[in-house]
Amino acid sequence: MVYKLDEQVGYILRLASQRHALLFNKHSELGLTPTQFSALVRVAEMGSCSQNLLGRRTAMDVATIKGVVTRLKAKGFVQLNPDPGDKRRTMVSLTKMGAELIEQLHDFGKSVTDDTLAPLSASERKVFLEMLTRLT
Amino acid sequence: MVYKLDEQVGYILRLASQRHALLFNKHSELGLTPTQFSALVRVAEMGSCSQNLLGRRTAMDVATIKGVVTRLKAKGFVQLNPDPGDKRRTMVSLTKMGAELIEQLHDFGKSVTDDTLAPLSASERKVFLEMLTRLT
DNA sequence: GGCGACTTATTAGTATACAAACAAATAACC
DNA sequence: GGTTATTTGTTTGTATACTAATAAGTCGCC
Repeated sequence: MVYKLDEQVGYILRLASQRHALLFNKHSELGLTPTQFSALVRVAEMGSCSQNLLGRRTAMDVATIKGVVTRLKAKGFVQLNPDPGDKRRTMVSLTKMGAELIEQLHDFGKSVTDDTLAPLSASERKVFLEMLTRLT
Repeated sequence: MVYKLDEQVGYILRLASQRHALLFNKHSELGLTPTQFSALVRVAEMGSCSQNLLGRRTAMDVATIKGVVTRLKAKGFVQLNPDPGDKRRTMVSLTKMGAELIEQLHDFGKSVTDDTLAPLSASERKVFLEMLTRLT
């Protein structure tokens, strides 16, 4: 059987990710990247947590999460504080401005998910997401 | 309904891509990244073609494909030549070394695809790839 | 109580990925 | 034939993403 690049799951995954990023950026007046969005939503879920733990909970290594947190801080959405009980840790938490944004972020995220899955019917989406989740 | 990051298609796509990259790198004695692999396989499919066209056919913008081609050339898998009929173009083609590698690349690609899709049955794989393709 | 193992964070280096701006060459079109 | 538009390639800047090395703090355990 001939090898066709266009039928390989890795290649198609890359294309689908690209389309998702495009849809995300399309109607993003928030000035957040998909990665920053994930980290910010996760901070809201977890409350205050260490930078490295936030990275683990968003599947970013220590170098990546550092940059993401730096940029979220620069935009005023999160703040950094030392952990009184552990001098190694930098605790990340939402600023007031970040907290006020969360509901809007959720709505935004839902619409991006909806746009991305538009080519699939409701029942297909369920099956697809279940299978995709198994590939993580 | 509450917004759950872990159920959003964009986030799960990122996780699945990460796992695929991990599997790709795991048994890669070729020293190629997934992106370089895609470009190299595509060059083999297309024969000689311009750098920008190669980028379009592998879903990479002009800046990205330039870096990829540069690194493939440094590794000795492709060569660059001016197009006699169009002074703007840089034509990319396989070197002898690159051509000798292609069959091995195909086998390698198949096994990575297989590993990535391992959590799905044969019939599920078919359905999944069809749906994923629709999201590109 | 102290030593080795682990955790946390930073930094440097490499590789995608995309936008924007630019120069040179070619194509389109009147 | 000449002007405009398009295509090709390069460069710069920003943002993931991962590896590896390093330093500092904490924990496990005897």
